[in-house]
Amino acid sequence: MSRAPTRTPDPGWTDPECPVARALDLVGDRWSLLVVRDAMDGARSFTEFQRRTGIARNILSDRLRKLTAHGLLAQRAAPSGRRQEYVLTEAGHDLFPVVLALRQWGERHAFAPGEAHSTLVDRHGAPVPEFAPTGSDGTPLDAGTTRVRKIR
Amino acid sequence: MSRAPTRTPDPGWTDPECPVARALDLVGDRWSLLVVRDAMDGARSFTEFQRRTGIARNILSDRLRKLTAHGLLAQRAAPSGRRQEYVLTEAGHDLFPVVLALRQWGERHAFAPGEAHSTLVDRHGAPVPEFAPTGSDGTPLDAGTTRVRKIR
DNA sequence: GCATGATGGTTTCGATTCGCAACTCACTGG
DNA sequence: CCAGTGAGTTGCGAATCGAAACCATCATGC
Repeated sequence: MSRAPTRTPDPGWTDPECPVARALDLVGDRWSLLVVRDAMDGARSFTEFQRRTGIARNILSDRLRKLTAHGLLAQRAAPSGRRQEYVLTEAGHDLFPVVLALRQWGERHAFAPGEAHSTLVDRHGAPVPEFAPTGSDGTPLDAGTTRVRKIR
Repeated sequence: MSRAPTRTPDPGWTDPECPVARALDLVGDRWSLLVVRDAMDGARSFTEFQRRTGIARNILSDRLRKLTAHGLLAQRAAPSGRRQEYVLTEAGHDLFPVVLALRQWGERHAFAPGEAHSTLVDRHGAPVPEFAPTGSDGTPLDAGTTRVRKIR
């Protein structure tokens, strides 16, 4: 069975022409991005996801099923054993910028000054630098310097 | 009063030491980020948010209250008139990278090839370039080249 | 000065979703 | 053969959501 790309996965998007809204229809709940976060950090099995997130088992079951159905996770046989495991697809892996942006926003705005939190480091242990959008000329972009162009 | 430096929005975070989880506790639902998106695109009034998102009025009322309580939106008197309006605070404004990352992910993975969608352009009308994280040495970063360092 | 219509919500209430706990099923090590 | 673990499913009460109705405050038309 060929994996058809995306053939209207749901009967109706919240806002069909906005990519932000479509993305949120797929991962815009309390748990999906935490599952993706843990998958990026090495979680593979149902129990491991459950242990890391603390999510209720029936909800985890539902989220794993939905993320799989939407093509963010794939189920495959574990290499060293007969059990199944969940791995990120390319689309799931590609959520890295979203998770990183959320992480850095959280570090800046959801912790009291000096309050301890986990951080993201590169393979040498150095902190990941600030992740900020820039225009083609290198100037920083924000909501004031951009606008949404609606479809024609 | 007793407004301590810590906001303490809820009795307990989902995962207190993870900035991703704290960020999702604040904006990780289907609607909050769409409200922020529209605020970034110029929405100011209750009715305007309602018209753009299509959210139920009671839920919008709740989200505006929570976003305000968490310091992402502020209410102030409209300049031309005596009605109130909602504007992004610095923390809300600072969600721009999150919304942009979601937008670009949505464009790549939630639309069929060739399917029309709105896009983000700069003040000259040029499309915003790809927003991808890089390490301090300029190499691209992803989940494979980074890891979470837990707090000591 | 009173009907009419926005604006900015709140209330009501049925439907949906959540989350805890208990249960099942498959397999596995002793 | 039995205990234990992984991977879910089921049942059920509690919390949340959403559509529609309702309410209060202004502003305008007349």
